Amino acid sequence: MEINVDCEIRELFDKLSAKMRRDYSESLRELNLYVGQDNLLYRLWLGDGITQMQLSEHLNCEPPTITNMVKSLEHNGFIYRKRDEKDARVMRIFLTDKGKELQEPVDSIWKKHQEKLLKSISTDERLLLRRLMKQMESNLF
Amino acid sequence: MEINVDCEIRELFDKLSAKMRRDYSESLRELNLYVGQDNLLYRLWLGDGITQMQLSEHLNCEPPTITNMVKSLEHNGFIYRKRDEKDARVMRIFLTDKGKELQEPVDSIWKKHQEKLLKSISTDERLLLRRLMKQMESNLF
DNA sequence: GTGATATATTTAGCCTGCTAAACAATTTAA
DNA sequence: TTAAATTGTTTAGCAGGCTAAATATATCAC
Repeated sequence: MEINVDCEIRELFDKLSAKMRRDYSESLRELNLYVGQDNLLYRLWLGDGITQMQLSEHLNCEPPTITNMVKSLEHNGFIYRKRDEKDARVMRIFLTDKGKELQEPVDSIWKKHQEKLLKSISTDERLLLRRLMKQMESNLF
Repeated sequence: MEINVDCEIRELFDKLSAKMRRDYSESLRELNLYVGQDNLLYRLWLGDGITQMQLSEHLNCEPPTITNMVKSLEHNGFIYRKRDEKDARVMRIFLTDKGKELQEPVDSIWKKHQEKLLKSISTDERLLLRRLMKQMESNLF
């Protein structure tokens, strides 16, 4: 019986995360963004001019993924790249005006999505949920 | 303060699901499988000979995604496709012996991953977690 | 039976992701 | 100072995932 509960949890988690991704992705399309790109932009809104290596660490993904994302975002005019003057290996990423303007609408979509997701879940439950997820995360080393 | 908790939950969820996927994916590579393919095979282990349309509904993804996955799995010799005799539009998917043999090792990896993830989380907490995730899922319509 | 509509799959072209390997610039060490 | 090692980025090629449009077959209506 216990095993069944666990199975459902993993299944549920996968199902929920896929659904969340799709749902959020759909909203972002209104801004001509793909899911994940908002994350990269978010880092830049905290302060741009950081390197691709730093982005790769912050977003927790591999350098080639950053290369691709940056290429796409640059192509759509949200960011631009500038070679570092001191170290010619390094690319520094900056926001364009168009990229800066996205901060508010993305934030709004994010909050709306959040509200929708957590509707009718109490503060206590949210805190517990957070604790359990942190536990699970640390379980994966 | 409450808003902060919510933000962390969404962030945590994304982070955890990415980590889970990576972790599980890594284990599956030992079997020469990619994450997601186990899901398709799982459906076939329940009974093969179903159509791509049915797979698409069960896996909750679009038909072109199934086309690609099926192509890759066929190429690696885990499944084969057969055109339906009654309806020439339909492709029916069957397991090869090689595909059937994967059931046990995949199941074992899945269970191991499950245990690792839910370590030190009590039955009560698991039940609550399940309830909350079901709630969140239904919140997304 | 022919024409219009519906259904199942594929293709093309994007996206985030990955790994392995190439490439370029900088540091380190002999 | 020159060779070797390290660091940051890119390329190539693969995966799952998507949408829009093409294709092929079936069915339905006249």
